[in-house]
Amino acid sequence: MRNYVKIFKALSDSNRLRILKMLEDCPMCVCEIRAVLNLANSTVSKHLSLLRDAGFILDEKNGKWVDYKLNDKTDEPQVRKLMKLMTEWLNDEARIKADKRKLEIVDRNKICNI
Amino acid sequence: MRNYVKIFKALSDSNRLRILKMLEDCPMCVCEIRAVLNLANSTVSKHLSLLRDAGFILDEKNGKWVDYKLNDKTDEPQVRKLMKLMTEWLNDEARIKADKRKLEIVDRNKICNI
DNA sequence: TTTTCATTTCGTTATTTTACGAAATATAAA
DNA sequence: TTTATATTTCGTAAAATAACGAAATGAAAA
Repeated sequence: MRNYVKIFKALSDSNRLRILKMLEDCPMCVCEIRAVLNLANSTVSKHLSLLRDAGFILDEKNGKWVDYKLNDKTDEPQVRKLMKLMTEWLNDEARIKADKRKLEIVDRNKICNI
Repeated sequence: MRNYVKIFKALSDSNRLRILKMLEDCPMCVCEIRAVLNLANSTVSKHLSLLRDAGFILDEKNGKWVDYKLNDKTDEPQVRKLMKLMTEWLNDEARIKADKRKLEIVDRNKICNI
């Protein structure tokens, strides 16, 4: 039961939904997400750890950066089902489309040194 | 986007999940739910209005009582998909099974006058 | 090694959520 | 109509959540 609540809580915040939808396109580091969402690094980091604890994403060290990506191969059936639904949902939302456009321009080498 | 957040928020509380799982078995009034969950009537009422505003349940006046029931025929695809998943989920949880057993004993004519 | 910089953790504040009891509302029963 | 009772609304208190900046951490570059 607690796990279900954790999973649904992870999805019940608009910034976390925006993060998940962006990660459908490509892995991202904290500062790239920060640049799109206009939040503090520490806030983004907190959102990411919530999504990771719920099972939706994985992190992977890549040199200076930590890349976050969707946990596509999770063996938690609830998370897998919900992730599949999420790929079909929110695609027509103006906010989500704008995020994905902005994401294409963001270059971690230019925006990270803040 | 706001609607998605509302829908997931509705599902991200253990008492509301317990209510939804009980309503899979039969419609219930506030005081029956109150008797199973051991919450104040006003608290149950608030949970129910959240679930209703998110689209998961409907209310129907029946004499003295207001019966709440699942909104099975909703035309909101997200709600319908999630409700379908919920019928498959949580069925083995001890808490949920205990609620359903307790629910069978509860008689609104005996417990409501509080 | 020292410096740089991406990320996380910590402490704090503001907001939201959950819970309660009391009062208000509405309907059935007397 | 009056009384009884099921439900909702209101006001409030406690707990959880989301946000920030500053400090700590850790790995790459100099």
